[in-house]
Amino acid sequence: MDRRQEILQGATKSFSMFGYKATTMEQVAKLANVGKGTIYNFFTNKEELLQEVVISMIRDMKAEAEQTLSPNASFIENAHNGLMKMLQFREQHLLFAKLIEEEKAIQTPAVKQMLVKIEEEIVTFLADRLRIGIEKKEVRPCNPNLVAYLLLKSYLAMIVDWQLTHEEALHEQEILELFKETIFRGIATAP
Amino acid sequence: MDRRQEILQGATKSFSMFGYKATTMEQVAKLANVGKGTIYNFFTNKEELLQEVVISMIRDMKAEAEQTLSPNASFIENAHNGLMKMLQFREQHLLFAKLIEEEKAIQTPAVKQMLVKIEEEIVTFLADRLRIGIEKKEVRPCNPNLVAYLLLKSYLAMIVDWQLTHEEALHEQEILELFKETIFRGIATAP
DNA sequence: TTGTTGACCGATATCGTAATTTGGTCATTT
DNA sequence: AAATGACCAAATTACGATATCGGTCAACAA
Repeated sequence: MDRRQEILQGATKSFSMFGYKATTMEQVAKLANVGKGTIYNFFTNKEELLQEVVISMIRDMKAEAEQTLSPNASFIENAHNGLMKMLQFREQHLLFAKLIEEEKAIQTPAVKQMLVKIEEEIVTFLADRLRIGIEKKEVRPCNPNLVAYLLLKSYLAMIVDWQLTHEEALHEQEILELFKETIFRGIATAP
Repeated sequence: MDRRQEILQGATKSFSMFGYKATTMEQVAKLANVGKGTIYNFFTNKEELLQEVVISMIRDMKAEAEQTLSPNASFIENAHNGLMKMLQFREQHLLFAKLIEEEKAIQTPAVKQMLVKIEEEIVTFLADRLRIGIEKKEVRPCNPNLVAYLLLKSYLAMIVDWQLTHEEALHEQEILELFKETIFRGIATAP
């Protein structure tokens, strides 16, 4: 069995459940069924371990998103499906959500750095898709980076922030509908 | 002279300068030139005193926003101007800024509650404007509360969050353009 | 009688310190 | 050559003594 992979899985689990600060290296070692020292054969320290976990999560997310995108489908359809996919795998974002929560409560530099990295990666991904859409004349000309940023922040607002001030979370359908009726319609070329 | 008003003014000054937690009732009493006991003849406790101060601030904010609204201007222009005014209030109004700062550093329940209330007020204000727009057929039928929430969060993202990860702030023109090209076009009825 | 006040009280916050935990190392084991 | 857990310094927490603060109320003033 791949020890490095075991450690990454254990770390992901612990970071998702307890956050960065409350995760101890011993905890990770236990979850990965290895000795604590073994972790340091693969990762230089706790901070780098978080980095690797985050990089791995980003890779998964991108693969997942990429899978739902079809070159034939229209931009709106792809946007719809991509968003839907992201919404359906909300629990997978547990790590992301936990890091955001931790960043709000206590400012951990390592965590803040990771959140910035995740944000950059997602914005870049979205901006690339937007550029393709613009080339295909499916999306109106616009500043792809700005719009990508707007999309990400809006998405997070509805998924994360909403729950903080409202009793129950929004349903997938509601969020999807909202985006279709606002941003998606706004940036799509008229049919 | 109106003792209640004196107390409110002293409280506003102290909350603005030191925040909620670091404000002592004795401090307020001194600033208002009354004995500490007198405060409790008008306000049941410190928390309610903050509430009253915030309510008074919200009234000012609404008045200011209302002032920028023109019956002649389009919905989009009014929405943008009104929202901008409210958000600029954050920096202009010392109390507002201080509460946000305090909430970020230490989670004081009373402060969090007040910030939620302010958010609610803004969303309600926007939702009302949206309903009027829908009646006037300037805005497509939609869920006004959801769209209002989306608008507020989006504006906050571009004005506040953007600066945290980017060198320089966005210009007001850029923000206006972005929203015109996205959400506003999405919710506006076709011309 | 009505409104004001500051000394007073219990609860909470602050601070210094002892005790514990944790990230990271490394001699020993496998 | 890789894995491990006892070990250490550094950081965190637990805790108790001390100080501060929100809120009360008997005394006082108008």
